[in-house]
Amino acid sequence: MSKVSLTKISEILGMSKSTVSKALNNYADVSSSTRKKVQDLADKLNYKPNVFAKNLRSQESKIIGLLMPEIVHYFFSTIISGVTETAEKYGYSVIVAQTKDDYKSEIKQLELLLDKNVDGILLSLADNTIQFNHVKDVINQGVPFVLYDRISKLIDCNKVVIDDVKAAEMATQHLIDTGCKKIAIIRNQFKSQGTIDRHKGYKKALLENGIVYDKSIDFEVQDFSFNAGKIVGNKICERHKDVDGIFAVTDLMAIGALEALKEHNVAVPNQVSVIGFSNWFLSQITTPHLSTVDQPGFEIGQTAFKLLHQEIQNNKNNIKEPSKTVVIPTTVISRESTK
Amino acid sequence: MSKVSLTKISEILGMSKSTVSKALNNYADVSSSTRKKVQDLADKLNYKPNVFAKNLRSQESKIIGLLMPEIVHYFFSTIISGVTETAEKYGYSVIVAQTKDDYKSEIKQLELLLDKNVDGILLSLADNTIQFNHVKDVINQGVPFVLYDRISKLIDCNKVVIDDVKAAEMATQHLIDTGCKKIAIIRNQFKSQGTIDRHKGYKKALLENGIVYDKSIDFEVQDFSFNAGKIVGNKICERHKDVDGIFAVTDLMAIGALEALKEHNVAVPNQVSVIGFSNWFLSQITTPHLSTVDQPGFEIGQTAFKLLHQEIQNNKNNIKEPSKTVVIPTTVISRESTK
DNA sequence: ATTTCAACCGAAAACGGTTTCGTGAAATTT
DNA sequence: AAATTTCACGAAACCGTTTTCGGTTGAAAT
Repeated sequence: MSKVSLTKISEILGMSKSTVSKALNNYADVSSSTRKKVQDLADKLNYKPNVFAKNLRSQESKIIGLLMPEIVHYFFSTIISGVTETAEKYGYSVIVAQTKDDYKSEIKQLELLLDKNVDGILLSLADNTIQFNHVKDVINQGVPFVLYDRISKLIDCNKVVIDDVKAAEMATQHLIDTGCKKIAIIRNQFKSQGTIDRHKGYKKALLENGIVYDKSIDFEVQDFSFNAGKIVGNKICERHKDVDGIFAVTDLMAIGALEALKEHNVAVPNQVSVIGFSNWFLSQITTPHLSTVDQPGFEIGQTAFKLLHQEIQNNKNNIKEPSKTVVIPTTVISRESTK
Repeated sequence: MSKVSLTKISEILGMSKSTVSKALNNYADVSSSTRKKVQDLADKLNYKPNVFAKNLRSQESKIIGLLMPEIVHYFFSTIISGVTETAEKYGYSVIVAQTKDDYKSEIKQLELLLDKNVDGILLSLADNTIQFNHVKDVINQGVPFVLYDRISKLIDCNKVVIDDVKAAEMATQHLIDTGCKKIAIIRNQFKSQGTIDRHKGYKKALLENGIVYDKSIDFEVQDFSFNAGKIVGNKICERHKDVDGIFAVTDLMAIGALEALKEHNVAVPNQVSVIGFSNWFLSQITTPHLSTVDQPGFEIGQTAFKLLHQEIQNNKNNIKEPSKTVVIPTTVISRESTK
């Protein structure tokens, strides 16, 4: 059961391990006859090169780290899927970890990934991360690094994002196009760039259509939860009967609002239209099915890995490229909650 | 920017690298004065031992592989969360990969994990895996290995499961307790052990309550999808009006059925009660909220890692323990879809 | 018969640690 | 004072590869 090593093969065949190594790695300076002998024996003994030794020699692990705020989350799990599938094609494996949306944990998880000597790191920032020395340190160490989705403009590195402003604008425009005149927004506090930009897009669409922004129906909640959306939904039913459209910056809050509307017997979309954001799986199976903005996690993950891989290659070849930001397009998905 | 190595420190301090290594690893045979000198310099230079070298020496990576049918899946993402969080406490990282429920892919992914020399593997079998030589090979190679959730009795190794028979029995019993007399089941084909056992539990509960099993309302579908559940729901509404309870072996199918009932204006739970299985996140936010059986993914992942870790320790100490199967308890969660 | 030049192979260093074992000096025991 | 033990350290092997740099052949060219 003991592993067969290069040295063992060389001893059996009575040649040096250099030759054996070269034979297996298709070097030119080994005769075809010895090459065959080596390869035959290697096959017979089911030889697998020891990856620890290779790693030590090459100083690379062919493993990358993928760090995210929350694993149990539809969008982020699609990210995992996109990253792992793409990484596999390039011969990389992916270590996954979560920060639980906590700044301190983010620091710790980055540290752990560095300790494993990963070849690169993909990060989506925790919600309460407002200082970035920990990630700047990583970047300055020369570790290939890409931010995705929850990024910061204060960090200079490659990034993959969606255009939140435009996406939110399209969502709001969709409500307007379907006849809404009084559109409420349900959003988080202005901490993450995503929320800020989606709010911007909302206001932009209103402005472009000559609808005045009404602060009293701009609802700020403490978290992205179902309940938060439901509470706002209730408020709208009770105190803002003129509202005929709701844009929630996450599907979950939209569904919470949907629930509140249902409980108040408000018809969707006839009396009030609702649109969410992200196209979570569950938006397909609510009643009514939720209109939303598709936020393509798989593609974001895929692109993030490709960017990281490019950076890894550049690093090897001592090429310095300026940072770039790739914007993944989003589309409005019109379902039953808007007409 | 060049990494500081043990050798470099030893050169600076004018001592051998053995001494430096021992000083840092708290060996007894090094004086406290030199220990301090070494540690101070190591701190100052921000020395981090090269993990590749350590791996090579120790022949372990402190990384495990976590393989599952599908990453974008509520239950399995909770597994990832449970495994990574627990692994971290023990100093391990987790490589995540998916088989897409495909036998061939399962073989390939196992191979990839072995190529990375992971210290152990957690696997949940693909749906169409009916031959197990590929996993037996892994086990015979001495790689610590634990099956979770989708297991097979034909493989001798540590396992973490729920008691599907009992859980399904409890779900069915819950329907009976709430007044159902004619209970349909929506299930997959008899391929996975999970489906087989849940069906057993269903029949067991019927038997124990003196309800005759009716084959005409035992609905076999091709996949676990929302649509499959909806199609069956439609059939029930159209051709089996006497049915007053539905047990679906997954939440998704239950929600599909719910949708069909709604479209036929059948009141839930007054006319028909519905219970699902797994307690996916979305079961909390359907209308009506879905009763279901909690399948605690986090705990399953946590336990699976602990079992694997035990096996890794045993391996190191040349201890052989007989395989054991840990059963994680499940509970019925009663919500609005049953009364 | 000597030089030239491929073609082929091997010695050895390198990657960066850990660990065994030996050794000299100092401290302790007879 | 001699024998023994303890203490502190270093040399070197080891983990299993890759890769550079010569060196040895034999054949072809001079």
